[in-house]
Amino acid sequence: MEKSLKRMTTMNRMQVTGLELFYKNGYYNTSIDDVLKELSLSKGAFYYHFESKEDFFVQIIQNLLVRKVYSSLIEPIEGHENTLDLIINCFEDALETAVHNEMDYGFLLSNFINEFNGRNPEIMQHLNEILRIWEVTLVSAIQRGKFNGHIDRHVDAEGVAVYLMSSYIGIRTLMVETAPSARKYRFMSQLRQYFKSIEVKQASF
Amino acid sequence: MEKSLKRMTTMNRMQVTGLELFYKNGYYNTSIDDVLKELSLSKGAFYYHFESKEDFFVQIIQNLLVRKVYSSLIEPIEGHENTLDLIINCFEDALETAVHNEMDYGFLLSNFINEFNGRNPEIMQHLNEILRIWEVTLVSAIQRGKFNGHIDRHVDAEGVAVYLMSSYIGIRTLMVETAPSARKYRFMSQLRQYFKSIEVKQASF
DNA sequence: CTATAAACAGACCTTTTAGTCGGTTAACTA
DNA sequence: TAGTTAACCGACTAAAAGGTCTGTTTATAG
Repeated sequence: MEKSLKRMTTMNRMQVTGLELFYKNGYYNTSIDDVLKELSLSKGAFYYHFESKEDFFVQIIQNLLVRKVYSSLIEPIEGHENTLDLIINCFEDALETAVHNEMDYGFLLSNFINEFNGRNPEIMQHLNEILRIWEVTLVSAIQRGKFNGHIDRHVDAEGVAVYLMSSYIGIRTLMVETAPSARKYRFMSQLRQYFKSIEVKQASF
Repeated sequence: MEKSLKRMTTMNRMQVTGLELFYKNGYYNTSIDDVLKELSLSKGAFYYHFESKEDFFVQIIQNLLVRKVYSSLIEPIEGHENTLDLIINCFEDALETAVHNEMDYGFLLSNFINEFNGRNPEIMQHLNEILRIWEVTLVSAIQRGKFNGHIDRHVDAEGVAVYLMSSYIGIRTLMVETAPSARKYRFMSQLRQYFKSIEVKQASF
């Protein structure tokens, strides 16, 4: 298993470049040769390591995309502090990264979902699986917040999760090309406003 | 101008079919031949009426896409009743249409934005223009609501608009393939919750 | 009925693409 | 050092794509 270190290195280089280009130009609009050209590699090298373009992409999803989503959207909200603060900070950080990214083409995951939706069920399964994990993470975070007394007990955790995911997916699309920083700021303000309406009211002392 | 009735008929047929297929399969993944095959027409017919594939798509945007967005998202909120009700009903109707659409591939406009983003500035300009009109419409609707006493005067109209657009774009992506009806219901509930937090508080009588 | 132009057919060209395959180089093992 | 296999090269194929061009049909006007 350790014998194929060079193999793993090359495969990883290809996948990293592949993700970059697929993100930038789209899957169907990026050729294998585009990826290989970038790395000064040949067709032979590619098909030695991967079965097909689709297999290549599936491996990119499993190795790179999943991890990106995890580190930016899943893990940051798994703590045990105030749930709403965790989510706010998580979104804030993720959006700030997008603002400072010179080459921002929107939310990786939703971009690919849009591209493969209704066209490639195999790949859609993988992408939906990631969405599902995100949703579950959010739902359980909300429920923790309810138990911890930070969130009103009457709120529908599933509903909040769907609403949060929606707004995040959308703002990432809106932040491309048009005033990302300003839109991020406005978005975050309204998110806070929304959170006020679901947090527990400590009105009477 | 009236002399080319047949011309306009054929061009329209092509555009309608073109939009269907571009929506279904994506622009780069749909060939001119796909469109022509559907209509039993030939290459000659196509290039007699349109200069190029890109020109074809631009005309589709201007003739069909703009109107769809107008009729579903712009005009319904241009009335003078309670703004928040108008928006709720507008979103409700638009999402309900999506639920009942057998072939739903997400929000037309945002799908295309995702596809052309960073790849075709010319087309992106047209798409962003539509987004801008939507945003302006929402902003002025919010402001009407503030004047009419339905919405709290302190809310940031621009912020609300961005937040609404975000959530709508996102929910349309989420409603594809996974429990559209349930997600729509949850989304609308949370939207109402959010609206409660920005409508004017008539607490003291 | 005829001349003329609009509307369309379809073979063809060029480029691009995913994928194949026989051969070459590099690395490791005995 | 010889042999073996992993890693890679690059010419090739077949299909698909956007676009061109010549020719034919259909409608309209005089």
